Amino acid sequence: MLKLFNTLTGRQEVFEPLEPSKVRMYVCGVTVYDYCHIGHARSALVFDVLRRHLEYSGYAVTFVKNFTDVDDKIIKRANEQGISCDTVTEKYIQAYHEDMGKLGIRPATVEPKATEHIHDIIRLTERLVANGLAYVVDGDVYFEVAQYPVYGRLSKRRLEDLQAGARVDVDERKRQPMDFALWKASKPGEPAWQSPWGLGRPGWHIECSAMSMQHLGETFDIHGGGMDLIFPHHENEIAQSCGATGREFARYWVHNGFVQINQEKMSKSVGNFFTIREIFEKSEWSEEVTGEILRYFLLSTHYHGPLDFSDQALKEAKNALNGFYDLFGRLAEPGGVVMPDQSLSQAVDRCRGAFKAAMDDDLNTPVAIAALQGLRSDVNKLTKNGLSDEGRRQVREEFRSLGNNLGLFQLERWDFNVRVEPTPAHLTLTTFPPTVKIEERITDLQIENKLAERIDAKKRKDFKWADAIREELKSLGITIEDKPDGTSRWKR
RNA sequence: GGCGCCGUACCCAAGUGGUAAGGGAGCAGUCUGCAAAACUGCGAUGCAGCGGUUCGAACCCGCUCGGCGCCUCCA
Repeated sequence: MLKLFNTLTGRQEVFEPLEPSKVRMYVCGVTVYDYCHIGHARSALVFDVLRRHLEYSGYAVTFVKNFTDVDDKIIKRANEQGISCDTVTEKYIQAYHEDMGKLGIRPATVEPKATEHIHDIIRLTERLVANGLAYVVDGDVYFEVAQYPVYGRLSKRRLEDLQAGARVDVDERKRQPMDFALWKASKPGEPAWQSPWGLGRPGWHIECSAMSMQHLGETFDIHGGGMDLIFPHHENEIAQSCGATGREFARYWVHNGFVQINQEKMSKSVGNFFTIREIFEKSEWSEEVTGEILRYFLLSTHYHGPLDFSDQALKEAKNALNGFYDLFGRLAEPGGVVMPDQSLSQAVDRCRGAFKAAMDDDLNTPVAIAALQGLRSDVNKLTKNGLSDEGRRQVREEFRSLGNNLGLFQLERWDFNVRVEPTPAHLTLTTFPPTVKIEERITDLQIENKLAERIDAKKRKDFKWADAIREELKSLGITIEDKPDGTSRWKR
């Protein structure tokens, strides 16, 4: 039984979809005028995980996430670079898919673009005009907030309070400062579509109302986005949608907290933001590993709270993951013990129960991760007595299956721990005199050969030689672990 | 001015009335030729501070201090 914190009611509620075993959710995507930063990644990830958990819980999920591809910032960017808006939006939509793909974020069921829904937007705007909730001025159409009595329900703001502190530019043509544009008459050179009010383009808020209703129906289950969208964006969506249909819009409103740098919100004006691709480029780890580190980091805090981003935090995430992949490596080795692993299946059951309970508790990923750590610890203890091959396989499968809810633990052990640019490998092949230097990364075969040589040395009790080999490999980023049976394992 | 969030050990982080999960780092020990990994042990009589309610509070109430967000585009 999933409970979610609903911003609309200000408390946690049991989630019950409109239709049994079906969930329809809409999440505000991004405006495609620049590369995504780590904050966008968090939001995308939170809802990716929510979707995965719903699916794991047996729901068929229709997940819609939009691209805002008509907007002032896009026009500005296009003008600056002397290219078309389409060129700008196509570039950043592709970049979005690349970046989020690296983070293991699955594409939504439908990813509509505002420009593909102009017709729906116009129709919705017409309905609002017809209902007396919107008015037309010089080719612009505005939503009249004063005509919508429950405005402020989501953000818990009263109209008077808003006006008292309003910093909105006073537009003489608006009846009230808080009225917002549904349709804007376009200036020359701007993208424009024919409408009943002349040539123009949609306002920002109306597109999400139009697209969500088009793909999910007038009333649907979950609407998500970053906390900063609560006001005015989501407040306006509710006003537009309910105002047009007279029916309930989204039933559960879920908002994620910010990624911060030194306790401050990341923002372009402060200049304290990191793009996703920048993080991947700077990472010393391979793309897949970096993606997993980022996911682990982003999910190590509850989605509702703030999250401080730093190099150290990333390192800690890597360290924590090491423990898991070390275990997976050991699980992959043959066990040889044939006995019922009763305590093992008990540990697995315990973890599964705790994991599910944590995820059901408003997507409490830190506690869910703690459950996985608990299993890790249990299994480590049990492997001391030896586990059957079947038991090992089952445990690895369980980690993979539960981890899939978070997008973790899908890599093979050998893919983990791979560094992006290993220190230039000057491997000295001492077995074949004269000395041969190899300028590239050491291969698995070379490592295996070195390992064989070292085991040989150990058998001869030539520990000096054995240590020298270990040191040599270590300098190449290879760590050796000796097993009790005299053989060794290694990792990069 | 209005609305709201946060302050838990060296670090990260759960916990919203019943006596402080988990991880990382550190230290000590077991194992090991030595390491590494794993395991075991150690670490907040206390949850920003002060008062109050209660048999009982990190959790509820009040005040104070400190940090942040939104009210304009923003994940």
